[in-house]
Amino acid sequence: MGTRNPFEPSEVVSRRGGAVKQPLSRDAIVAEALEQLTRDGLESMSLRKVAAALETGPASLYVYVHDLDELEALVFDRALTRVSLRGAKPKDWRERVKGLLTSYLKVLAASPGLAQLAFRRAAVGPNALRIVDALLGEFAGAGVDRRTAAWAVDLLLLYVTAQGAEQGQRGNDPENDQFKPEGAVMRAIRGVSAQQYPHIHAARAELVSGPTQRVDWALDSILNGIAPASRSHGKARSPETKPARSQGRVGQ
Amino acid sequence: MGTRNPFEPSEVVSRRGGAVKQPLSRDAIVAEALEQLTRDGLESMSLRKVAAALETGPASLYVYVHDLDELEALVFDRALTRVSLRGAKPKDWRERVKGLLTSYLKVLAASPGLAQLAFRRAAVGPNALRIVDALLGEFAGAGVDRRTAAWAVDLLLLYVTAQGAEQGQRGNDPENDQFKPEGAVMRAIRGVSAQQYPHIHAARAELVSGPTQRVDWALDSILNGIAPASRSHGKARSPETKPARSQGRVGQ
DNA sequence: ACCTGAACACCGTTCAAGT
DNA sequence: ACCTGAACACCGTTCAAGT
Repeated sequence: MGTRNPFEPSEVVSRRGGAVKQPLSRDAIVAEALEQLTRDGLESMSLRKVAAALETGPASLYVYVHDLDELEALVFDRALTRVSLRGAKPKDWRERVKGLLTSYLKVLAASPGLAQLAFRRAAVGPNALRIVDALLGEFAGAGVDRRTAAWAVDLLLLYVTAQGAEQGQRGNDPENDQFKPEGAVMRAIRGVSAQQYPHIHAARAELVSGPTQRVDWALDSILNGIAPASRSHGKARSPETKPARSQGRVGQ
Repeated sequence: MGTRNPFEPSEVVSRRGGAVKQPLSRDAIVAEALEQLTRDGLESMSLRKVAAALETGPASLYVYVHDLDELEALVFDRALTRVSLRGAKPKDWRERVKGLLTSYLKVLAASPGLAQLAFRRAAVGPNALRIVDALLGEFAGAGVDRRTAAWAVDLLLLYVTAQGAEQGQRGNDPENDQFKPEGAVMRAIRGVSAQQYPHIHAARAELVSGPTQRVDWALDSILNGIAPASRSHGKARSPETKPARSQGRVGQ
């Protein structure tokens, strides 16, 4: 076996003309798997259930998909189709970056466990690449040097994906309405003793407050740390004195 | 397996050398599970193997551990024991924060799949809380306001955990500073077409370079964006809710 | 040559029977 | 009352038999 690109479109689509039922295909398999993931969570997605839903035996899927790993990668990338790369385009490039990342986060949070796939086997499909490319383009357009841009995109995507993994934990079950995603964390933090963890105790309210604002704040902070101040054309900001750089290493 | 001779001494030499069999306990179970995780990865850790290693049936573990979920949470927190909370203490609080986070990252990267446990069920054990408390303490000592500190700790931990999840994948050698040549990510990025993904193509070298420097840069950037280094020693400015430059909402 | 039912080697969890 | 072997309901993957 040489190196195989799982994202290469497969030519195998239909067998036999008449379609009484959906013909088995890679696309149908991935679509069904994503639907199961979105509906019931990562743990409820399985090759066997996909096969059953498509009315075949589990062995049949291996013609179209090499592995569960490969299926997961394909599912992840297919979900990224929902990320809007070209939505409203604000003037400020920072806002465009934030808009893209926010859309990405929304997609991750919508399907419980989806973000975890990003941390399993390397899932770098065409849609992920499109997102990375778009982000790099924004930084390049803003005049950020290549290495800073590359590392910034890495940082931003890792943070948002992690946030998505935390937000996309199970909790979509109508039966389990009481066990909200943040439930356990919140309870643990609220119940912390002032003696053992004085700083957590003091900040317990802030630690569990507004996830949405928090992400917004985080993205602003990161962007601010990476490319401080700005000569974003259009709005001239009052010039701060040369923004404090961290010590040397940052480069260029 | 065969029948057990009741007259045979129940002490058994462990596979790893001279140790005597420990009586079944929650601690022994968690220790064995963590050992399996560290040795063979997340997927190779199982309740049944833990039971086998401890020479019981799988049902016996349920006396000490409610669930696989609970075991995973316990394993994660036990691993955090290895994070050095009191090591060398640099003068600069930023360096102390970075030191702590770097130690955390090293622990995550050492056990493949360990970081993924952080994104499963909420794992907020005593050791995790100790780390959070220490970080909050550093920010408090630096004069950063409580909410900023709380959100900053959240941001930093999520980023580092995500990085740990990526580094703790199979095929990534923590000793090696470069991603392995045969790594899927690297192959995907290296092989990207200039027409489809121009910015990735242009930055392909930077995208796969030096993970260690990258983390260092990321932590500096985040800290810089959160609490810009003060020119005059002693006073750290804390940002407002939103850094000044963000204007307006992102359309969708 | 293609497809797939059945088999294989695992899982986590439960339960009734044995001590 | 405690413990646990065996059973149950699932997995992913392989393979030989059937078409």
